[in-house]
Amino acid sequence: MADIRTSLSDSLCAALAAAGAEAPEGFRAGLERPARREHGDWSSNAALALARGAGRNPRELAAELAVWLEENKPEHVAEVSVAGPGFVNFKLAPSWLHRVVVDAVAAGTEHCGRQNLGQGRTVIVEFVSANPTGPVHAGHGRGAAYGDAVARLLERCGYKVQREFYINDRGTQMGLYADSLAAARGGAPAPADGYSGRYIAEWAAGMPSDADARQWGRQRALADQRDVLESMAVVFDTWSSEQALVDSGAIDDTLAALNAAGASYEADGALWLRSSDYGDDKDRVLVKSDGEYTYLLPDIAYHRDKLGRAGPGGLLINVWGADHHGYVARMKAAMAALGSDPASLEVVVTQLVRLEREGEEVRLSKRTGDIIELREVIGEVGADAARFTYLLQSMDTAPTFDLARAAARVMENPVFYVQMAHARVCSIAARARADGVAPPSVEQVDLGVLVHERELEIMRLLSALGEVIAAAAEERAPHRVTAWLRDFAAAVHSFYHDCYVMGAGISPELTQARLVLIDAARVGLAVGLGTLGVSAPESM
RNA sequence: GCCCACGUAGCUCAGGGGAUAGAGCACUUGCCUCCGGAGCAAGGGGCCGCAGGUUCGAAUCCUGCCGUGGGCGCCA
Repeated sequence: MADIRTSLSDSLCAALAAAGAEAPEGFRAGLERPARREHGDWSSNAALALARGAGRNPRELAAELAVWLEENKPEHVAEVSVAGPGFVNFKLAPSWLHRVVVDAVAAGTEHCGRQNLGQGRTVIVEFVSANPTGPVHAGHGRGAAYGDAVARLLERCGYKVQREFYINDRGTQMGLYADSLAAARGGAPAPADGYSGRYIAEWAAGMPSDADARQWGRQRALADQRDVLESMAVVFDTWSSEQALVDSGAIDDTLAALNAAGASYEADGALWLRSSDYGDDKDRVLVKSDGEYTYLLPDIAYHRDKLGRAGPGGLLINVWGADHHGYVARMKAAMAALGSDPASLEVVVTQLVRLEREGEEVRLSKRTGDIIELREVIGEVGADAARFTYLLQSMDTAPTFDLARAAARVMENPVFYVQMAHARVCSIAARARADGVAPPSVEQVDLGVLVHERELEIMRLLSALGEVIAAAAEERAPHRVTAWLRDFAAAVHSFYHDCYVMGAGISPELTQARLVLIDAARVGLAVGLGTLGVSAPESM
């Protein structure tokens, strides 16, 4: 459908021109949905923003715009008014909302809410990337839910997305892990600074005596991680190995490229990156004085490789935990030194999640050994609830994940509340089929009978879904969808309570129209849940 | 000490230049004898951490301070 925003914005510009208050170059009339219903469906601050430059009184300018717009009404506009200090408010006709319903049903879950922001641009979203030295824990769960939701949102917005997992299968930690496994296998205590979690003994017991602890342990950990992640519907397209990069010679190529760019130098027997020339606090070591690579160098090679795979115009999005934030500047510096566009690498830093059970905080620290594995979280609350709960808040907050609350199958639990709304509309539709009520054809139904406030509210919220998805994708903020879903589900439950689709006192015409409405609601709920990777059950 | 994020209702959090600041939980009060399933509605409750600044307009942007979490290795 013709975007209502575009239509209103075009009309506003025309009105401004007619009022002799031509908008300056690059001006975009602010169009927003007012917080209060009495301010209409859409509102513009154009008069407020432009009055000063035009030497006009904002309220008078707004009045002039309103008069012109009343005489030259854009499609679906019922009324234009002036309010407050000089807002121009648009009240839309129900035809606009009916359009929303028809479009949602026609698009279905496959296409509803789709945007074309990406225009086929390639994005590689890298997330989780846990070390292959143990199971993924509850903290990784947030990164997993978030990274996958961002990927899903970008897909719905027209990007070509690859989900990627980077395997740090080289270096000190791997050595300690292998030694720990070998020690446990032989019944010896863990080496100093080694791994001593319960899983070490468990895994070591299954390790063949002739196995290479490093290789075997790597496979064991990866298989475990992959299983758990897949149990929450997170599936990666690419698993990139650090060791493979080293073996391929990509590290030496990268080193040569950095040298050629004059971005490295030798000091104290080590090789350094001039990262401070590119915005970092200080220079960083690439090759240690003992000849070993630091973690940084292979990671630079890895990002260089990823950029190549993303191709011209491609975008890299990394999801990192807050404990890696200090690492962002040096990686960007390295990419800048290699001459890449700074905008092609984006790092989202997610704050750490606090886990709570029965009001008792559970530490996620690996060192203390009392980590909560992601497997346990999923086992306790289920994959859907885990994902939804992880995505309840902005990644900038360090939220508390209450296991008991997430696991509860009650309406107070937001996941359950939203899924229940979906199951409810499905069950009404099923009931209609069982009663022999013919499924309505969208074209033939008169939606004009949908005038109940509950019905209007569902339609208004549904009309915002596309904007919500676009904003969530652009801001890498899936929690916007979560928030919308909670509002939308509330509207559906209210409708369910106040408006019967079938039964005594409901005319056949109203039944038909409401069946179409709940089908649109079903699509909206399924699409919202789908972008979060949460299932939309037809019954619960 | 330096860097990043956060500080909004009793609690968990949305909102991130616009009009009278929102939701859920908890609390109070109505409704829900029957339908499609685990409800719906109303109400109380806020110096939006503090102090300055920018702006026609600041919870929102800037500066400083206070508080919380995280980070500041030739670890990964």
